[in-house]
Amino acid sequence: MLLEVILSRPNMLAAYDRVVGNKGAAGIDGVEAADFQSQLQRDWAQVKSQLENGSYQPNAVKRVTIPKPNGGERHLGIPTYMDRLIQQAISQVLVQQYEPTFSETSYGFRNEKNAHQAALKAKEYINAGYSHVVDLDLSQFFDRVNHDYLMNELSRRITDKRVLKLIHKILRSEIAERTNRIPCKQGVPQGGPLSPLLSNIILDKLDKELEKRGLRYVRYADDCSIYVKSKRSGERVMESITRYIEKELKLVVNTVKSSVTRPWSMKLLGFTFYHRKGEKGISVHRKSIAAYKDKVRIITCRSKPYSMVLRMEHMRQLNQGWGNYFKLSEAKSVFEELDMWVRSRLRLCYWHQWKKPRTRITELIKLGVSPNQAYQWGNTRKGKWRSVQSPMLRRAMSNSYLKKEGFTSLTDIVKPPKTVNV
DNA sequence: TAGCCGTCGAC
RNA sequence: GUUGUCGACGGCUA
Repeated sequence: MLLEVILSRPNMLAAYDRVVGNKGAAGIDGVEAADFQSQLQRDWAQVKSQLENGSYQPNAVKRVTIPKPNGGERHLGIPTYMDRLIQQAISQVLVQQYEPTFSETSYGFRNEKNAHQAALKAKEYINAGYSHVVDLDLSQFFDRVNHDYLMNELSRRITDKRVLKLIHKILRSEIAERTNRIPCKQGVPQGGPLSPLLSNIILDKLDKELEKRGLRYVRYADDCSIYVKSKRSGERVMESITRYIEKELKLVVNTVKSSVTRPWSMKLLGFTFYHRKGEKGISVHRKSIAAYKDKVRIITCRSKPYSMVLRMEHMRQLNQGWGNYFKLSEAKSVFEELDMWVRSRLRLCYWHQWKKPRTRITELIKLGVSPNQAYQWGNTRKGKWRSVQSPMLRRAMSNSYLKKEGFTSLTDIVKPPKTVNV
């Protein structure tokens, strides 16, 4: 019954569009987005019948290790395109069933909810006098999910045994490292389309427990903070909730990174809170500001052969992403100071290049700008950066020019660009 | 209003 | 060697 809904044509088509549209890397079988359609045409009839009679076995997931910003490592499990399609199809159906029953103050991976709202909710609690925070950190949450617990939880709401068995097989699918294959005893694959939903299904139990105890909290994926009125009650809550998580949910609380603190010394989704001279408000955490500054430094690095046009395009990209982020900040002085800093760096950059306008003009012409306009843009001394935002120029830049320079997006220049070691 | 594409952020 | 979900913004087309 439920399986038929999952395998219905409109659902599968929607899942296909999503999976291909993501243009993600290939799984263990090496099938890319471009090859996937032909693979599907060849194998889908067989895979579908295997799914229907319960004999389908998911492929192993590809293990990729990426560094975390704070120094640690993060393991990704990349399923094949076929498995991503199946997981996406399951996810689309299960979301409809589960989403309405999730808690109001859970914000991660939820439709029509974002980090913005979570931070505002936290602020609301703090202004209501709940000015001590229990900051819970679950260590390697995705990797430590207990399969038995999760399956048991799923079987309460999903009656179709075939779907349950399929999900169980997806959870247990092997992890392929360079040479060997390891069976998966616990955890959900970080990188599977179904994983975010599964994480919310597990931690929804935590939400319901916190609500039962009448506590104020905000949760974003595995990042959970509880708001209380005193340090004493905070420590009591920390104690009992840690016990609950470890005994009932079979997860591990990172006791080193979890703590009972004040709002102004915590980092919540890139934000923080301040309380100075009776003024309470929300601000951007210094680590986020530092990250922003690092990116600006790279964009405005004068020693790099990096054209002013491209610098401005990257600044625009960066700001459109961070604009919203900073918009919530009520600490105006911090924002203005940062703005001044960026402007001064850009001005320095521009002056450096301004010495040779001719090269700038030819550069613009090479990008496909008409000579008239290139002369106009290239010769202006200041204040003309905004005029570079024409559709034609942007198209020229995002395709040929950026590829020729060796980077395709901002994230590529932040990371060291293509080191070839032999 | 719908669709397509691109970029950024949180986890 | 970089996946996934969600959100936001920008562009284009009818």
